[in-house]
Amino acid sequence: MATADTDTPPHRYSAALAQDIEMRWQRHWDENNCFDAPNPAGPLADPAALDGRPKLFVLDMFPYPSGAGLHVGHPLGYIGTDVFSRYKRMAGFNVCYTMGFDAFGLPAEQYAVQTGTHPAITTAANVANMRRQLKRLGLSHDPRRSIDTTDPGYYRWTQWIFLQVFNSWYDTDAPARNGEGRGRARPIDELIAELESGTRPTPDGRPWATLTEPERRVVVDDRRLAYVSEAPVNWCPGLGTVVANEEVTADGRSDRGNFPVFKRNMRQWMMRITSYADRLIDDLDLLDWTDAIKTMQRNWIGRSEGSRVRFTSAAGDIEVFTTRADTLFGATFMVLAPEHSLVAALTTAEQADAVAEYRTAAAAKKDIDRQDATRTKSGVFTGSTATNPVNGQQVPVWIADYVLTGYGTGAIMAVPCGDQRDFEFARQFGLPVPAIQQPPQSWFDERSIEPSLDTSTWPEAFVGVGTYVQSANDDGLDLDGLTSIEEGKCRTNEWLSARGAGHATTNFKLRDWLFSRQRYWGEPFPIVYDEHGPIALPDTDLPVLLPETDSFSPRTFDADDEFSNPESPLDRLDWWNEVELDLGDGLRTYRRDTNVMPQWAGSCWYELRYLDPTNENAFVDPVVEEYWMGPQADTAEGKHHPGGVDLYVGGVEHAVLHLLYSRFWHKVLYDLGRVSSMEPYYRLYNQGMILAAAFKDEREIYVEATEVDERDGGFYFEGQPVTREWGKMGKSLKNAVSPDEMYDAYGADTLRLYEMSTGPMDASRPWETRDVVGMYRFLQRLWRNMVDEQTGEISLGGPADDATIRLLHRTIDGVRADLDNLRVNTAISKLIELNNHLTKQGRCPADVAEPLVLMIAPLCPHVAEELWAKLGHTESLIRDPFPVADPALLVEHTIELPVQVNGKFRAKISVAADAPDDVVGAAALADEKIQTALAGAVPKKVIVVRGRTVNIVA
RNA sequence: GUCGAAGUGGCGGAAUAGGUAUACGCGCUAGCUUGAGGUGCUAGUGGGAGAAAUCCCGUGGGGGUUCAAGUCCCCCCUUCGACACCA
Repeated sequence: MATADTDTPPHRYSAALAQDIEMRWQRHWDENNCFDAPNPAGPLADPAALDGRPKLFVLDMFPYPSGAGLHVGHPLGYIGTDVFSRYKRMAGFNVCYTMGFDAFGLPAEQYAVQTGTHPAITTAANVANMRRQLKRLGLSHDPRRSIDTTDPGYYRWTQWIFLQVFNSWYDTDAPARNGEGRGRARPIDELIAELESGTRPTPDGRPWATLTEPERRVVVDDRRLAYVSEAPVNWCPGLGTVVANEEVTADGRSDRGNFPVFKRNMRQWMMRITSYADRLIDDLDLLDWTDAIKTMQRNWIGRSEGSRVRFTSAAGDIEVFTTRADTLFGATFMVLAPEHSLVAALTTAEQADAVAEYRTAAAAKKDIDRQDATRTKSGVFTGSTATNPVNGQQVPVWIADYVLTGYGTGAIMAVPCGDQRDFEFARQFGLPVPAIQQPPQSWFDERSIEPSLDTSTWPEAFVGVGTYVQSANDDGLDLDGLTSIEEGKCRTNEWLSARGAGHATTNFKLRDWLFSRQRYWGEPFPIVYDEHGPIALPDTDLPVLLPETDSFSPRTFDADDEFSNPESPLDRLDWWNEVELDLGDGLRTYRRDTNVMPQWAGSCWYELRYLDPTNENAFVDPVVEEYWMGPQADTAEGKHHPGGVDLYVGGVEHAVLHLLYSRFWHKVLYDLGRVSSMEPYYRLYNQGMILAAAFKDEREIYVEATEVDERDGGFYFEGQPVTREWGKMGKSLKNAVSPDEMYDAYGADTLRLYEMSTGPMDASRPWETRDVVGMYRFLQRLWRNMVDEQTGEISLGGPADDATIRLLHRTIDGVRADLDNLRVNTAISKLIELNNHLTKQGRCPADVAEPLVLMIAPLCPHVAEELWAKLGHTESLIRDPFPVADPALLVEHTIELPVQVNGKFRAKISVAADAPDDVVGAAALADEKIQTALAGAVPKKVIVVRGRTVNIVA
């Protein structure tokens, strides 16, 4: 630890000096509003300051203001965006860069339940503490733009956007707003107008005029993008609330709290995100995101192209979804999910007991058990058959729990010869397995069996591409002899459509978004109910303030009490939820909606509010939105730029939830003409995580990581051996390191450099406190090269020699390229190399000092400002131009070339940079070491790679 | 199981377009400074052989392409992440 004592020079760059410098410059930036970014219009407008500068919108995923405050793992991304923002500001950009807080959510509410402290009070205190910690890092945020999702001035617009969604419907036939393709959200009034005029029929065909008012309400409400629905939801008694599919873990428990979750039918708010499924997938192509994240979103939405096929039965038509309609001739049985609505009607008397028993058993199973693919197939015959449309065969109908209600139609046709699960099922229950494709010879060879269409000899289903056999009927469908699956599907679909037995379709895994929560600390819905259903409150009634109470928790139940019913904290507030309003037909009593919105709501649009945070007339001024987020020039590949934030940095953990919901809201706003951008986040960058060592004792309990000693390759806590693992920093692993400790020991500039230097931004890396000193030493050497440690005065050397100037320009060139591509770690190593070169010379040459300080500035802004001032400048350097390399100084006259003999490095030669290949080759051959290495052998070939190497083949 | 990302010194990591593997930092070793420790500074530091010059081996493993492979191709192993009976 660096403590100044008697023999330390008075003006050494010590932790104390660093802190002094940092506090002074942070105050200076604050008092002079240095990071205010002007808008083109509205309260933050300063059109003159825009001055033709290109815009850049840099965004961090905003944090939840946790009571524990920041640890050093949090700011990795923030430091990265700050370095980038500062660099771009110096490169002439108008940079919008700020920070807000996603402050609704469970922890503050649970804390309130325990202590009685109102969540608003806890939240305000936590936000203040996090603001202090972030400011101490020297982040160049525009403080005017900061928002907090719990501020009524903010959530008023969250409620307003909800009403936009509520008051919209999705018209699949309307031309897209950008003119490409069809489908867009339209105002609900336009739907009502079409129904009234009769241009659009009512669902059951009765004229609109003959419908009663309640009937009309139902027709319209059924089309809204936000709707109340009796739908299967995830009920979590332990939390006392429902949760979204996305918040349920793979083993059927709640993401928060880890309580069991049950599928139940309940009336809840839903958002029709499925209407946007195609666009949410297709528009990923327009975005500059990593393929990993795009793949995760695609998989989540889960689009699959296939067909719906109707099998007729005595109990009614059974519709199945299949991606392989071409295999219909091999479909020898059907399997329905145990919950399928036709099961009761299909079940015969003899099978009734078995079916009932199976259904009960399936219902009792947790999702986790039903999803175990390795267990043997189970199932029960219903006793009925259905008719295969292509060949009229009667196929038995079974139920089995491997067929899921929530996917497709909850029923499948089973093609045992071509699907491994169906194959196993058929084998187990002795069902026929006719072959419909001739597998190639190699398939049989690999399994060491004789080629045969007798599937009883097959060890498994054939899933490859083969020639169709036994796939024809006498009604015009004949696939025999075909080898193309595409062609097979296509012909089958045509045949099915022509006979009304099926059609091509697209199926999605994505479900509509469950949008209500039975909790307190969230945005209330701007909705009241009359006896017929929900009614939107007018804009003038916004915000609907969260009512005061001292009872914050929903009623929770025994975690396993599946049949309990939700009761939100707002339900109990009769004074609040009974309300007298005049909504157009006189003063009447209504009931308020007592749900609150999920935490995702506030984060679905915060980037837009950053742009125009004080606007009281709109969520964002369209002129301001278009300036910062509007589409830019087409990309190099000729793709249209969809608009959006220029750089969005955050962790992968939001790859599906936040990013999907946010894109959905943004697209609705786009369709309604409220924003000019089609997508919220044009470029997404996922930063890695900082991991820290955590230690467990023999009882598997975590011990305080700072108290663990390492010796002889082992780890010990209070003398007892402990085991090490790497994990996310935090309270639970007892391994958090606070940035405040680092400020005290080294200062913020050292912490910033350390976090940036340990690896590329997108990589996770372990935190090592003992490594931090390396960057501290670098700053000390940098300081000493320019400042006299005894007097504190600037002290530079004479003009730089040629080699130093050339190194400087190479450094400028490299640092620019690195920072442009967020390769901050290698930018730092180049700056250290330059500084190490200067250290060998004793002093920093006078003509190197300024460019060096400017290059350091985005990384460690405080020490850079201090040195800049010492160099005689009276203004802050935050808008001084970043140095530009002189191309002439990047070209070397003489270069050193490695020479290889048979691919092995043997010698270095020095040649003129522009020497022709034959001269370089001759010089290589003439080298003494090369002659030795050749040992008299005659070179067969001399390969000269310009400016790179010479290889002699002997 | 499927999909995705990644395996380079004791550690974190460098290596534009296939062209000197290990930049930069930590740690370690030696020396200077100091009463001592720390800080600071200087030099060295992939492994093996050798007094040295130098030589051999080295980017998870095995093959291949090439004058030349950490980088490209094929197979395998390991780690991490996501999804998971998706019809």
